[in-house]
Amino acid sequence: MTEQSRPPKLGRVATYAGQSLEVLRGMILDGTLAPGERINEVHLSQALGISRGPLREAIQRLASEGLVEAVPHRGVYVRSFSARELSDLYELRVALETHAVRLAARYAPQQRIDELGSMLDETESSMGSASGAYPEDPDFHARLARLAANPPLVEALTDVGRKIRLARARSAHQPRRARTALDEHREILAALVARDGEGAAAKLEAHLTSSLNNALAVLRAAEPD
Amino acid sequence: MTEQSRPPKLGRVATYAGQSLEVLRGMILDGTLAPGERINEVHLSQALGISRGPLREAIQRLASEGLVEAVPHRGVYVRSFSARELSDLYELRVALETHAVRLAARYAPQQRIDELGSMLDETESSMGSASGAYPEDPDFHARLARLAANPPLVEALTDVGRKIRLARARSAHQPRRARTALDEHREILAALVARDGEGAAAKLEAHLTSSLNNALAVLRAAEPD
DNA sequence: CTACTGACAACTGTCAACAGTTTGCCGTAG
DNA sequence: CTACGGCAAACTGTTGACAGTTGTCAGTAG
Repeated sequence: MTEQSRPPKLGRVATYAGQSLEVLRGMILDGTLAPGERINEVHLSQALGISRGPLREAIQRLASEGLVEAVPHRGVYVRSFSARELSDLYELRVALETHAVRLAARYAPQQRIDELGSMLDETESSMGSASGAYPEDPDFHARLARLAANPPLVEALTDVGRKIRLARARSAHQPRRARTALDEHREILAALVARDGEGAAAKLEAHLTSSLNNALAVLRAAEPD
Repeated sequence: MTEQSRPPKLGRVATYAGQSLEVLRGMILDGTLAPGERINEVHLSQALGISRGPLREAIQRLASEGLVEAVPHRGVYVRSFSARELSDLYELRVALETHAVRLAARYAPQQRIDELGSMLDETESSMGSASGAYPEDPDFHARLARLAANPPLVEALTDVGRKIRLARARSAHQPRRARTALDEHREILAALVARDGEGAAAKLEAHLTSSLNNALAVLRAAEPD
């Protein structure tokens, strides 16, 4: 692990297990650890510069999050998702996120909604310069969820969001899709500003459905199976 | 602990960490470990007859499930929920479960629905004899969820269900409520048999809302704050 | 009597070593 | 050439000990 000579006081987690969890999650979500790949505890612990104890604790949490699959006495594997499972995950996400947006339309303070709008502006302006490889900005969906002011709901959504991100790890997001996604985000936000929960939910569902179809297309193109 | 010489039928855990997880979850959900209580690793590991390693792994998973809260260098505590949090959890559960029942109304095979009905009959007959202390039979809701044929959705619902069960650990379920709950279950099922997804969802939401109100009433009676 | 300081006790975080299981390899028999 | 059996390497599961932190409490100064 990065050996920083920083004084041991700084706010965040001061524990190897906690740091390993975040590092590992990052490695899985950015593809450093590929789906289906087996995780060797000894190698990985050495690579991280820690012992197996904290590493195993981090792995347990990843298993609980559904990002890895632990088979007793046999090893842990980075989870890989089928097309069907990806569809199921999107189905779940639609249910959660449409509910969130309905709540947001009813209860979210105006200011928070406006912030979302200015965030979209920033996204658009930075999109022209930073070419390619632009993630479908999960920030929008995360912030949207938070407007529902229901922590368990937000948590459930981040969980399913991570799995989806892993499930479509292979399909690099095309910038073309990012453009249309931005437009769709704008529509959702417009309905939200008008406090039209049903309308926002409908737009959101359409947005997610097209996102799923895009992912499925890319996925089938990669693996014609 | 239990040593079964069964062939590896995708079966049970043969590891202390896995067993501890289930034991601990049980102890938390049945109140042996009370909400807010601190968990001492040394004492607990000795009580379970294992060392701290596997116990800590189990605790990590419980933390990920939201049943305990781990504060670095300070200890882990059994999670306790406020009335607001309980409401949030129910809100989430409504969103998930109504979605599940809509899916079930559309796709579930007739046979599976009928099985649910006969299960309700069994519940009713066993209700007369087994007096008192009857749980609000989470089986019905769990099976209902499974009809949606969406594993991630089922998983999310069991997660929420566990938290709710912990949140209302104090409020012992009265048999009076169990009776009306059974009737409401029957109504939901009737709508499901008629393939009326919207109707079933409405009945379900009403059912859950009354369940929440009951829980809140008991909770406030116990702790008038 | 109150506020501060210093040390002690208890507990969590981490490590290195041990033990049991799985897996792959190699030789042998059919 | 294939199937089988057993041995060995590799790896996971578990343990006990060590290190660092937190919280407490007596003792003292104000």
